[in-house]
Amino acid sequence: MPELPEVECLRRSLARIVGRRVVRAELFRLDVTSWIGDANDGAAWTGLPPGNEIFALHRRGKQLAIETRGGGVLVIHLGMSGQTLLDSTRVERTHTHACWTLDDGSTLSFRDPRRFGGLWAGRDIQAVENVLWKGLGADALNVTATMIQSVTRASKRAIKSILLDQRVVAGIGNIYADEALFDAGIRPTSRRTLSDTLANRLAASIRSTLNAAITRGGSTLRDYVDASGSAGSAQHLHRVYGRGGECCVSCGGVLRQISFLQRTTVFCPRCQPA
DNA sequence: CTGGATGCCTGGGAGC
DNA sequence: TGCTCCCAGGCATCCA
Repeated sequence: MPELPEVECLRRSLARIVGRRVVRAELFRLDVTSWIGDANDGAAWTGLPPGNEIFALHRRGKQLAIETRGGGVLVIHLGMSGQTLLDSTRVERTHTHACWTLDDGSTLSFRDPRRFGGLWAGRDIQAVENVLWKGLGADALNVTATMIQSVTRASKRAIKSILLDQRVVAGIGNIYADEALFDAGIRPTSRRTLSDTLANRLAASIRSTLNAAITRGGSTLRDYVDASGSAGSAQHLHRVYGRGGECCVSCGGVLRQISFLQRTTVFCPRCQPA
């Protein structure tokens, strides 16, 4: 569920760890951890090597990278239910898979009940970009009409399938795909090549939908909270997601909910013509 | 090249 | 109240 806006809000809420030195790394579940490329030098997996100073927070699509000075980058993917918490006051220790203590006494922890997410350790940010993020498309905040239009021209894939493909554009999941397509007036199942007008409209819809969600702190449907444990309120902006059978905010017609691409898809039959 | 089906995983909600 | 069932979906993988 955490998509680009939620991960971006998480990134921003972690700003105060920049400049902090890692004191201790504790791992409770090794099976959520991986190495990037040849990063495994035989030492134990720590994600953030103790002794290193955190100096940058990067995001690409739905993935967050915490870079330390002198090498050692931790990449976090929240999957469906992941949380990255700073100084969590909640006693909730269940499903916490890793924890790092910083030199100001604060703790950074990663929880993920469903374990669809994970942690990756890389040598440096170049390794992350060249290996882990190599296949990812442009970040969805920077999507252009051309990027989408060229794919619709080259294939007959449904537009929603294209938007969900992280290799084309990184950061869009089921919620914002439906929201952006509604905003652009395009049916999710459409397989037509997008005209210049529609491609421009869709690119603008994606950017504005994501930015609006970021402004509201992301969408919290159940699990998402930022590093301080605060929920977002962007779910109140949703116009189609989770509203199947309800009235279209634009035309008043009934929103249709279908199963498409093994996902729940909601659209307005009138505002998003086939 | 496609999409469909499946599995991973847990918590929450519905239904009985 | 408590049980079972189903569903949510990001992503990898195999299959048609």
